[in-house]
Amino acid sequence: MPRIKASRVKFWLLDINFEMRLGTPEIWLWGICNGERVLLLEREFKPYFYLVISDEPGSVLPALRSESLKTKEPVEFQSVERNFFGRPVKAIKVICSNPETMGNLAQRLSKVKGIERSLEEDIRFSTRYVIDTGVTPCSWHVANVRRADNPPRVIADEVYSLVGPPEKLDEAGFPRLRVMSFHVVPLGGSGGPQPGKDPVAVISVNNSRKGPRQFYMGDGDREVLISFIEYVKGYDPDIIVGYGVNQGIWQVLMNRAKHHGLKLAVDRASSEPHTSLYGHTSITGRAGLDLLDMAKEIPSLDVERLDNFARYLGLNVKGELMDLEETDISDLWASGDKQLVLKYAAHNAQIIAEAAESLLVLLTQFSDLVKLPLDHVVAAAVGFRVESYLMAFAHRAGELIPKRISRDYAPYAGGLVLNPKPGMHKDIAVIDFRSMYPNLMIKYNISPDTYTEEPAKDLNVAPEVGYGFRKSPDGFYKQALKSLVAARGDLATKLKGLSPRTTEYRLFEARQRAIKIITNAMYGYCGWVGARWYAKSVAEATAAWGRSVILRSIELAKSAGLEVMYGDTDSIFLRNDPVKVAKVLKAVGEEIGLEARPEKVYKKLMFTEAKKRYCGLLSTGEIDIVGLEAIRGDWAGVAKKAQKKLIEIILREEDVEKATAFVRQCVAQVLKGDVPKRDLVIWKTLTKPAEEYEVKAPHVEAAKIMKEKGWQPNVGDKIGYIVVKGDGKLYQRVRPFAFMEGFEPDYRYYAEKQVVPAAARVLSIYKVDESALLA
DNA sequence: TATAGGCACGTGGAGCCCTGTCT
DNA sequence: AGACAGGGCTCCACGTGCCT
Repeated sequence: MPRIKASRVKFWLLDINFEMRLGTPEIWLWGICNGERVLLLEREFKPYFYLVISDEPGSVLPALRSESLKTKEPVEFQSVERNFFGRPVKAIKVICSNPETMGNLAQRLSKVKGIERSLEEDIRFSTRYVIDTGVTPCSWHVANVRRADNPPRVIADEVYSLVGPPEKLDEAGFPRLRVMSFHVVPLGGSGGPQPGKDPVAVISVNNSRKGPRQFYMGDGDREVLISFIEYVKGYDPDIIVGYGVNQGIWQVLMNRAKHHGLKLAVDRASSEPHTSLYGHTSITGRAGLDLLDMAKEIPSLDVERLDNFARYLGLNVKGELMDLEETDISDLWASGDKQLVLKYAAHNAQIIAEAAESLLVLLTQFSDLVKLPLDHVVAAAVGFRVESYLMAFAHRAGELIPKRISRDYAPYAGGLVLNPKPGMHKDIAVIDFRSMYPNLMIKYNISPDTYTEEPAKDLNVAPEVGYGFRKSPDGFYKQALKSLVAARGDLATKLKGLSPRTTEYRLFEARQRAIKIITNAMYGYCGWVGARWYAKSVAEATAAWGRSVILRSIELAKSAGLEVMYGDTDSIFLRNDPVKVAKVLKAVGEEIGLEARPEKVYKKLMFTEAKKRYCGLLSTGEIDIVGLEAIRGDWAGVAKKAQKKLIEIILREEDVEKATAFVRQCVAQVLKGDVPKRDLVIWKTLTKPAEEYEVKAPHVEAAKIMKEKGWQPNVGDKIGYIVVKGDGKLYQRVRPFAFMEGFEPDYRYYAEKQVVPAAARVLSIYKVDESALLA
């Protein structure tokens, strides 16, 4: 018998996974402890699920026991009391031994007479562990451990066995992490990357300590892969970060490795990267991140190219390198300009490393808040982050977690939008309700578990729709929202006492941002048919209360003597009479009980006939453009730039003639063809596979051409195309912008269908129409 | 492995009417 | 005179990206 020596360690949790090992499900906690990389093993934790019973436990247990005997698995039953959607229920907690067969067991046992339903068998085992123990990714813990007896073969400085669950510490910050970025240049011959068919020309890596390295092809790519694998082993990064790597690059590397009889052993458990939740590639023991997932969340990015993303983050981007198109890279390599390709790849890897650096604080705070491992929190969409938060919250509140089920889409009425008063206005104030929906949900206790169809006293009854919600006790959503709001309030207090330059300030600031995002997503989450806690009545009632709030605010503004020029969901636009506006704000606060704030003031504001489209000159001197073509990603640069400049002239100089002349000059220039090619590119997202479209559309046809050329446009990719001269419908006259050889842009189209309509949208309020601009 | 609904607007395509031409 | 092809027009569905 080995001597058992217990000790106490403090560690920061990087990754968590589960393995069946030696016949037992084992939770693996990958931690960082005094600069060492450690693995902590938990073998005592057992998977379980619930059976909600309609009878007394005694009457169902014998049948459950005899049914469970048919399986070889040892099963333990515990009678427990829980809540389900706020209603107290009796349940049997079924503790089993194998997470992989638990689903089948749950299905069998749920058929036993007296069982209403099974619950929580669909919670992943590692998630179960996080929920039950409070152990939290990207957070510090202390644990009692001893050296593991039969440690698995892994890359770690130490492997421990846990003695009891770790205890989470209330401590901010994170250890010094080893971050490695990489960029891969796969060769595609004449076409694009057929995953793994063609060799990998270059792999560039970068890290904060060792600096850049490059591995590139000589005769073949075998050495490239071997060097890459060796490099990863040598540096042993905690985080491996790429850009767009979940969309095929990992697959390319795997296929190339297989081709050469190699194992792409880049994780800490000498296995290979594998596809995991949320369509991301998981690397055991490390956090494998794809920053494209983050870029896709940023609405102001028209096209989620790395260079755009990097510029958004304020990084120093070398334009001459980043302007290279992916489609040209393999040609460049083939044609001999290898130095340029190497520089390009190196710069990409460097930019990715810098981007990771600047995002890491926010990402760790998100991970800590919603209790998803770092790699999952990056890959998961907003709805799943909210849900993860709620699942952990539910456990603490004794609420059973509903199953994920598929439901039919069920639309409901949302926010109220007023017709704007078209024309130019001076001195307009916008007041809006901060976080209106979450605050309404708190105020009226709107929650799936407080909703009742029975007539009762003490109900909040929603306007228009008439749904009733119990005033007490606090509903599940209200509890969750209040706890988020309170946490954010605490952080605000802490932030006041800190200098913005400190590490702590950056951490707390990121954390409050994460909390704000989750708080504001809660309403959308509850109306999402895929949500575990979906409740249409909740979403519908919240929106209805929102409409009544805005309508009442308009009345209050009118009775204060202020005309309402426009309004959208939670905002109203008024003449900026400070005394009267203050009066409105006060009345709104007192009568409605929600905080409204003056959001911004326009010196000049121009509405078109349309809702959600206007532009103005702010009191700060900035131009604000809302909804118009100039800020839309699916209009050509020529049109966007012309409209932007035109708006500047109108707002700053109020010179309609000058503006008109400017547009005419733009039109003439376009017709002459005196415009850079990139300003002719129109970008549109491919939202489904090209074959599934019901109508012929330009960007879909462009995607098909790319496919013919060997490139694989993915669903979600932005397709850039140029309209070219020729006959027929528009969709017959488009080319992907990278494949323009032999085609000439249709400048007439750009003048008539892009620049002129965009300009006329603004100028039409001055009675300048399209024909006047084309003349 | 989709947070919500409201809205504008370009494009394609179906359907209708009109008109000119052929039988 | 009637049949019919084809052009022009209207209207609507589809599709996308924006706003809050």
